[in-house]
Amino acid sequence: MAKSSEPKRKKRNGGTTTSRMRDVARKAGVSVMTVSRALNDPDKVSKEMRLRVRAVVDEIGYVPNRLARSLSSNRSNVIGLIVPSIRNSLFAETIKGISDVLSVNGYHLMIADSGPGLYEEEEAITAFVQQRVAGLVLHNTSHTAAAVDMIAKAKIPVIENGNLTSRPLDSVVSYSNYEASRAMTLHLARMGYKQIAFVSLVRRENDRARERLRGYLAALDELGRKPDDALVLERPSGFSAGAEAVVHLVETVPQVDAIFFAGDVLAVGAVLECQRRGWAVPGRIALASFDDLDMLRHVNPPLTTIRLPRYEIGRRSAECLLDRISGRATERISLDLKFEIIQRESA
Amino acid sequence: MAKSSEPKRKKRNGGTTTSRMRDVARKAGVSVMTVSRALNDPDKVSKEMRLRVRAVVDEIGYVPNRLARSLSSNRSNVIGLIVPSIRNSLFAETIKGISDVLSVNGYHLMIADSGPGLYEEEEAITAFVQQRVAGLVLHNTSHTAAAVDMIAKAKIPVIENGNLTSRPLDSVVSYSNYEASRAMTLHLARMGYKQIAFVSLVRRENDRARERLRGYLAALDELGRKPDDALVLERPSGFSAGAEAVVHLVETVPQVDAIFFAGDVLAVGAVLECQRRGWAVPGRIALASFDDLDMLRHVNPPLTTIRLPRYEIGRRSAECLLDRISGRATERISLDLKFEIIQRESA
DNA sequence: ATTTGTTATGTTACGCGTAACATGGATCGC
DNA sequence: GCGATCCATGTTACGCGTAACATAACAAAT
Repeated sequence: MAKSSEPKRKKRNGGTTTSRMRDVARKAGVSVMTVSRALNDPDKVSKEMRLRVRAVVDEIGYVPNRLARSLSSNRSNVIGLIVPSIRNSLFAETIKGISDVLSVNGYHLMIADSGPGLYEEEEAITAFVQQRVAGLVLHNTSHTAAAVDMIAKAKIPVIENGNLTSRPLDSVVSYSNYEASRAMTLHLARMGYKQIAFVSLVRRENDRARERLRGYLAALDELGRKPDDALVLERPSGFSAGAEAVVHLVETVPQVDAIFFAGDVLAVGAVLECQRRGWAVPGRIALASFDDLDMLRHVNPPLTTIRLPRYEIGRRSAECLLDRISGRATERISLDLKFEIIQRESA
Repeated sequence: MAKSSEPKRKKRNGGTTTSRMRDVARKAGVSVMTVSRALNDPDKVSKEMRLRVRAVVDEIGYVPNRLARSLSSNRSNVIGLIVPSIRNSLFAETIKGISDVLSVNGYHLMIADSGPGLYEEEEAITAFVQQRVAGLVLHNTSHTAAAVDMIAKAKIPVIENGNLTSRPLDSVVSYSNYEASRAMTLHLARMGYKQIAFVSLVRRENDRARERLRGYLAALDELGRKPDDALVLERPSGFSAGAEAVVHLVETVPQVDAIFFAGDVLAVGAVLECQRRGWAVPGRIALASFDDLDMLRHVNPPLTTIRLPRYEIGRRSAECLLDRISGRATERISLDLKFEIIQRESA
């Protein structure tokens, strides 16, 4: 029989309050510890006790406080994800992959949109460390020094998944942007295209975009071709930018016979523009894309592209993170989920 | 001078540990309360104290523990969002809107993908209540009884934003799916189309889809036209479904002269299919869509559609939620952000 | 000089749980 | 029959902060 010198609660805004584990304990006539065990570690209490506690929980509608649990046990069930742009539909698959794994395991996902900047990413990381997330998934593979420090000090497991970087912060689950870009360039060359243009995304603060350009240039080099500045553009993501780029290239460099768009939806914008102008694809100009967006298969002609295992990246990232968190795995890993060239009619 | 009968820490896994406010306090030779104030309420401490504390914080790399803060102050800085499908790009804008507002205000976003089911939504809500989120944003406007109870008991402010429901749980920030659908149907009729087909999304457990169908039927009624079962289809979201639907309608109901696709990307799939088949749009068949996806403007011909204020819905939802949380606003609101019919060439 | 504030800081008591250890009784071995 | 074990439950001491109240020091008011 506990003495239960009930502490009066602190402040608490208004009238009724959420019920606490203590309320359940009192009502069931047991200690809070027993309630805690009945809910979280049912094997440690007798069957009738389990039922008694459960009954009270249902009766008063007790909802356990995870914040308190996390604080006390020094273990959180939240994973933080930072993406450069939540608007970009390409992240949706990865998020879904992460989310699916987490929810089965009782974890939750917190998402921050950092924008393209490294400093903003640092701010998002700070926020997550403050929330004491159990793990982090970052899309970027370059970070501010302060961010790196903070993560190291907090000893939070991290998965990077935007690029198969050779110097990961911790573990990496991704594919090689360099290799994918190189492979597509070689593929186009093998198909007989002689003047392959490359439309990059904005490379500033975007290591993925830089890697893709590097892959393209490496391929040209292997082919014994000289890179031509006029054949390399840099454009922001978007349909309009793609449309504008194809027009620009065809009109200023007439000998161009293929364009490899190394980023989102640019190629779709381009193919639609060709359609409008009556330019045959691939007759006049061949087009290739870098992504596995559903849309690419449906435009006319369907676009040759690189399929990236986005869902799988999310899934494996989350699994890997949970393994690290639970201690099932202690080693850093570098997981290459590869890519696949999808040959369609546009090139 | 505090006596500081230092408690030995509980368990804590391994060697080094994250630093605590107490460590900062000791090093600065002050009480933890002073540190807390220096960090969270700088005006309450002297300038030199502020600097001294800040210096120690930087020196030892102290990162405040938000979990502890939330637990102690009984106030969380996390908002929960539940969407039926994170994959659906239409949520991206809304998420961005929410996220933008939250981050300026020091709040964070936790996202759950509930899938289409109501029970899954309830589970997500439970999880969020357990995390003691400060507020909730739900896309669904119908919920299980248990979910409604739980939210009421927890007294968490909620914004629903998938439809301007007349019986909101709490507040609602949205547009009327019914009115939008009705308006487009009337618009098509005004343009002279006589046989307007309607392609719905799957209506089961989707009140938005049901409202849209209701709007279509209401418009027909106003026009004195009889609904024709052959002109109403139900399809899952996707390009292929749209393509299939247009073919099905044109081939089985030859007199159809317009199709209103009341859901995502269906219309895009349809217009691309028409292109492939050489069906003139709108000559043979007019097409209209329900959404403001960027893509719709770029296909050939550009699609007539309904622009929905998705970003704005996110922004206003978050603002409204923060107002409620901070106590700046106490009343439930119902905010209609309207919609706009965008007349393009497809109808 | 005494009262009354004001400002800067400290002290105490929680928030709501869990880890670690303690305890009382039933069970087991020989 | 008696210590060793096990099982179910209780007790205590935190996790890491903040609210509320207390106090010291010094300024302003009467």
